[in-house]
Amino acid sequence: MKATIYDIAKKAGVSIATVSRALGENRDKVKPETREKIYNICKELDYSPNSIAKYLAKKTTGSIGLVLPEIQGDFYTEIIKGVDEISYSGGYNLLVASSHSRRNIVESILGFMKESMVDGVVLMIPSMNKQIESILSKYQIPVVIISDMEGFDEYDKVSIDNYQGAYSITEYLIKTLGHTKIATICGPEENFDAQKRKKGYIDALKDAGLPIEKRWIVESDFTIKGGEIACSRLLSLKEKPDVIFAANDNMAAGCYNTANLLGYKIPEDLGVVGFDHVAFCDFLKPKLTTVHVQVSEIGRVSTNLLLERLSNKNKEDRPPKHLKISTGIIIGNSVIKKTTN
Amino acid sequence: MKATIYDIAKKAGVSIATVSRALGENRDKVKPETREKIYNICKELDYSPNSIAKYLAKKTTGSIGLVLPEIQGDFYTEIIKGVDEISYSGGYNLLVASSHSRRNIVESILGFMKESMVDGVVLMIPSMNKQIESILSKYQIPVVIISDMEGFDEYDKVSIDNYQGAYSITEYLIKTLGHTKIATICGPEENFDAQKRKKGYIDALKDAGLPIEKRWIVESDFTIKGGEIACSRLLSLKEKPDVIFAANDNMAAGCYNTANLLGYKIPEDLGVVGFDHVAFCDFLKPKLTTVHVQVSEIGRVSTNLLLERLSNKNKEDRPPKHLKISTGIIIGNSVIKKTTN
DNA sequence: CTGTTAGCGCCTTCAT
DNA sequence: ATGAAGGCGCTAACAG
Repeated sequence: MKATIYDIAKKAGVSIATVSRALGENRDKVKPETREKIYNICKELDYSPNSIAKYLAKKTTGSIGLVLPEIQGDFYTEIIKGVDEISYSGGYNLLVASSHSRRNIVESILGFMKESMVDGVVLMIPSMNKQIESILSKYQIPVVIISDMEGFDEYDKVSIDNYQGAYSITEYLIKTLGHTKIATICGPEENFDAQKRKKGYIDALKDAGLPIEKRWIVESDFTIKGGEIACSRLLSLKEKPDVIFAANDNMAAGCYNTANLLGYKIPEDLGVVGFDHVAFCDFLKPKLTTVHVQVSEIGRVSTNLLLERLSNKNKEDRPPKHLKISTGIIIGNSVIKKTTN
Repeated sequence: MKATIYDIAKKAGVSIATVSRALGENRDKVKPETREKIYNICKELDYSPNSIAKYLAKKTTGSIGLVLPEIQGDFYTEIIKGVDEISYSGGYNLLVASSHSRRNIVESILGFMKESMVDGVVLMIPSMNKQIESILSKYQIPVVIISDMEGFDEYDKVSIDNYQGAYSITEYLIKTLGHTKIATICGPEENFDAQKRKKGYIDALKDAGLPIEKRWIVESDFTIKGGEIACSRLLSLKEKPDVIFAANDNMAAGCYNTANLLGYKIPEDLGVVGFDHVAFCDFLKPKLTTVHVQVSEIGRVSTNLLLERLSNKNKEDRPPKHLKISTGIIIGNSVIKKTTN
């Protein structure tokens, strides 16, 4: 059986209150000698306080929850990693729950909230969900949202700067490479990242004085297959684009496949750029030009915000922060400079 | 303030014991009417039991811990996913701790164990660590080990069948494709997976009556860079191999890079096969022939074993199980049939 | 079928 | 500087 505070107290000839003090915040209110004695006995008995009991008494759990829409691909690994690192340094344990066939995002949140499992949660919301808002307002624990959505402004929010990333790479195609015939394959309409990326694309064209061709904006689903289909759609247009901006790398890879299949050479016959800079980009031939995202930074930043809130719990709250993680462009060989024909 | 069991009891005009019963294992020992009444009040007050308190009273936490050596790449995502799915279906929360710059594997384990945070742990051990054994034996909670190591036989162990995978793909190179000059790039010596893969390679050669060339066995570190260096080493030999079996896909990708750089064409001048079947394999040109591993299955299987143990806690223990997840070969275009010269 | 009561292990006033 | 005692919210005998 594991040693409890009583064992230590008895062996040290003091009361449990003293042991508790010697080990907690107010070490200094215990006479150095008895403190020392207690430490030694703790070591001897390999004692450490039972967190469950501690947290029951203190009304905090010492854990934070991370709610993910899914766990797939290294994007989520990076998020988890970032959150894990920071929560650890803050002395918190990390509980992870993701949606899958048997659990949706709402259940994940409720699981943490209702049962008081965590002191705060980092919540990733990829697309609209009405229930979430009412749930969050009902339970009063700190929440940081990872999402590029509008609304929820009373919460801390963190996301990559989808808009800026899309705008930049489109602008790069136009200004640096001289392209004018640029199509895009968007992500799912309800997905916030997809929305922002589309907007960045459109605004970059507008700002450059280029027309927005509806036929050159096709919606897809962020998968490779989806990219393949969308690409063949674009290539079958009478007026074909010279470059395709795929809203993520998966779909860009899909474009590679389709181009390959139909006999278009990248970058000569068709340029392709992506978004995310996932691991396989460097293995595509030719190397994909894409938008680089520091994913683990999202995890780190959001967790820092959460810990900030948690440590401030009683004091007056600071106003919510809304942060964007900036992006960069990775130049590959998947687009060439537009030749004046 | 959140409702407690007392609020429900008061409002229902019963004792807290009855409420507790109505909500717990022995629902049936409560009169249906009062049970119904209690349910309604719970809903009305949006009550759910505080897990922390519950677990203090029951001496179990309702959580399991997952200890990872690192979180990087989609290998770990798949593990987490598998564990998450199963632990959820078993009604357990999932705590994740991975090693990183500020925390090693031992600290991760101790974090869970000492503070009684979890009822059991899934522990991934990629390489030898002496401390682990003594720690595990000290704390008596169920542990399932994910590792292809020898020893620790008193614990449930799960791993992919590294040996079989390596043996099979080597045998495939020999018997199906007719190769005889096969080199290998191993992973780190202390890594268990690497050890088994090397052994599989060696035994397949032996069983086919082929000699083991020391020069054709080079150790590396499972990284792309490492694969590049090892490959150039092999290609600089006077007696060059025809095919390289890289012990993971990263290193296989490194071989692609080096081959490319030095002017060798894959598969004509050099064959390459890998291990793991990570996402980018399908994007390599030519497509990589590699060993497929069902990673999420590892997570699922090991968690199932853990839950099995947890549900049996008081009854007599079953003997430990040691399971291997079988592998398969993904045929790409990175090796050709040996032409009889 | 239901209520009473004693913990679970720790923290935290309130006294001393 | 230390001890005694009352919770935290819930479960689990033990009575009735």
